[in-house]
Amino acid sequence: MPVPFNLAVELDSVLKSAAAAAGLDAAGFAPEVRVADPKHGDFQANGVLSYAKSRKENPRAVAEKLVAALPETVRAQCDVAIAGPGFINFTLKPAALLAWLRTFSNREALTTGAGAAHAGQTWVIDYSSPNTAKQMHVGHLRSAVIGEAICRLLAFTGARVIRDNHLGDWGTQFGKLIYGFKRWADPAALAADPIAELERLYKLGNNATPDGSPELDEARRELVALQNGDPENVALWQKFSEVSLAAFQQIYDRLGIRFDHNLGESFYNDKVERVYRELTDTGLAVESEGALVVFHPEHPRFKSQPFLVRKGDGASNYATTDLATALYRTEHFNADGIVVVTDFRQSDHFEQLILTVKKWFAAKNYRLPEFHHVTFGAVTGEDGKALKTRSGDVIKLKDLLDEAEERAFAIVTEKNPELPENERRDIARAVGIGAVQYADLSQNRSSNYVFSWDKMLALDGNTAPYLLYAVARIHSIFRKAGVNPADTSADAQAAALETAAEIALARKLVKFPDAIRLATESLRPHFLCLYLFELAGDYSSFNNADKVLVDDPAIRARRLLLCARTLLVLETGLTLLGLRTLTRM
RNA sequence: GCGGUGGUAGCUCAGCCGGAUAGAGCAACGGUUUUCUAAACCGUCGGUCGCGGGUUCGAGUCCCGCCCACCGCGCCA
Repeated sequence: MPVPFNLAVELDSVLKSAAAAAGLDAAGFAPEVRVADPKHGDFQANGVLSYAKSRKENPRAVAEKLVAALPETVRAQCDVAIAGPGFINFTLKPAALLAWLRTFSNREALTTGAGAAHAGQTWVIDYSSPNTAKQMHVGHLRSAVIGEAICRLLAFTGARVIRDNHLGDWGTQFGKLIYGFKRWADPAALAADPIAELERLYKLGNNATPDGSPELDEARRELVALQNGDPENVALWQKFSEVSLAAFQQIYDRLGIRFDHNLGESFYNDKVERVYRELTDTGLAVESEGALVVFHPEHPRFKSQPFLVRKGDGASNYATTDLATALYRTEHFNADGIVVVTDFRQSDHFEQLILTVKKWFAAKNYRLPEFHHVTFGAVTGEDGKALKTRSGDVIKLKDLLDEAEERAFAIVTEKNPELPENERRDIARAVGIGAVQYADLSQNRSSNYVFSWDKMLALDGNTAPYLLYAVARIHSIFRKAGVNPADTSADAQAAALETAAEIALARKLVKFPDAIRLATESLRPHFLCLYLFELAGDYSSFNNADKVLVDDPAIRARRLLLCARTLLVLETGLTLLGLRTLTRM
């Protein structure tokens, strides 16, 4: 019998069969297998409690019947015990742990095992999505980091992932920018740092066009000219987009991000008429105070708080383009799932959007993809307020990443002064950027998080340096042994796991699939972070308790096997989070 | 006013459909290295899970009320 990837899922289905064999009402029985507290076992089934309760039976008696009906193959692999009011605990035997570790021996095997979850599905992920002609700042960090991790998790679990950067590249601000550009553009500054110059020109344009002024009318005429296809303004707008994307890509390169599409708001310009028409035809949208709006009468708030899909002046807004975008992703990409990653302040908007899409698609008989708004809290300084520079300015993302690398470089230089500078620079890039990414990902994304250089760069605790250090130490052992960690040819010599630290590590390793499942189902990468942190802790304990490179070939082989799999899982997991791992630090 | 998110150890946070004696890290205190990276490991101390009710075999988790913080709520995105 092949070794299953996710043992919890396997036990769940085994218990369902056992329920039928034991004469239980199998259709009404959910085993509820989950990862157990290690002191009780590896996995625990709690389902008999609610089953027995609803049928007024004795839960322990039900559990005993169920356990008696378990196939011999399960008993061969696990110790099974009934505990407390009727929990069923499964503790894997060392031989079963070893069998799993031998089976899932490389990235391909893990990918194949995990790939069943979203096999054959297409998911469109909308993240980062900055405004063109503006620099990315600290507020753009979380969407990019969380979005990329979600992309990688979905791809790992079998989905075809389409990364779409939904740029803010349209709207009234371009009239003011063109107005400023035509008057004050500095060619030298434009060549040196185009985005900074565009930002300066926008500010000049904005300041020069106060409400009610003839200058504002002029800026509006520039916008109308752009929208009507005036060649000069269109060329300028295209230039703004090009230099913006080039600048964004410099940030994305450092974060390991590469988009498949940059379909910004402008792309949907010619697609909004259909939205108006279909929402009106289906009766979903109505005129209100001169605008076209959608109410949701069944909703406590949106029955009176409108979703405004066309402004009173006839222009579209972001609700319109977001509706057009949802349709395009469904029809053109054939999406099974759509994920939009933005901060929590847009929750109302996306709740209204999703409600509207559901009704609209149902009325038109369009296939409805899963639609998730992945929200995240604010990044704050240690005072709990929005993160700013000392002078109170917005922190540019480029400066933040630079500082991360500089701080990491100082630490590497202090710890390992003998390494050549270019290697210390390379380590500092991986550790510094990784620290920023990991700090963002390791916390439940719903809450705000406090940005602290000292905490994210610490070598203790749930941090990127701690995990990267564990990886580097394992590589160090293989260097000393003169063995390639990917080489599995000596695995057969591995004796059964024996010491407490070996077994604890192996028991943690086999739970990787559950961490992937949790993180992916909930679109919350922190579940994977927590798992990797615990795994690194178990590895460090093992590393401290048991010497790997001992003379006894059987012991050496099994410990090298454990090291190799720990390395595999840590590197796979960190890669899924978007981090780059190191062989030395 | 309506709604969203949060409130768990001194600090920063986990706690997956309700499950066993609520867990980590930091800080504090005490240990461990002739050793594969001590950037490590082990231990001790630390809790009225915001407050009050309720549901039940069982509540940090679900329901009701209240308090506090942040955020959103008609033509910005």
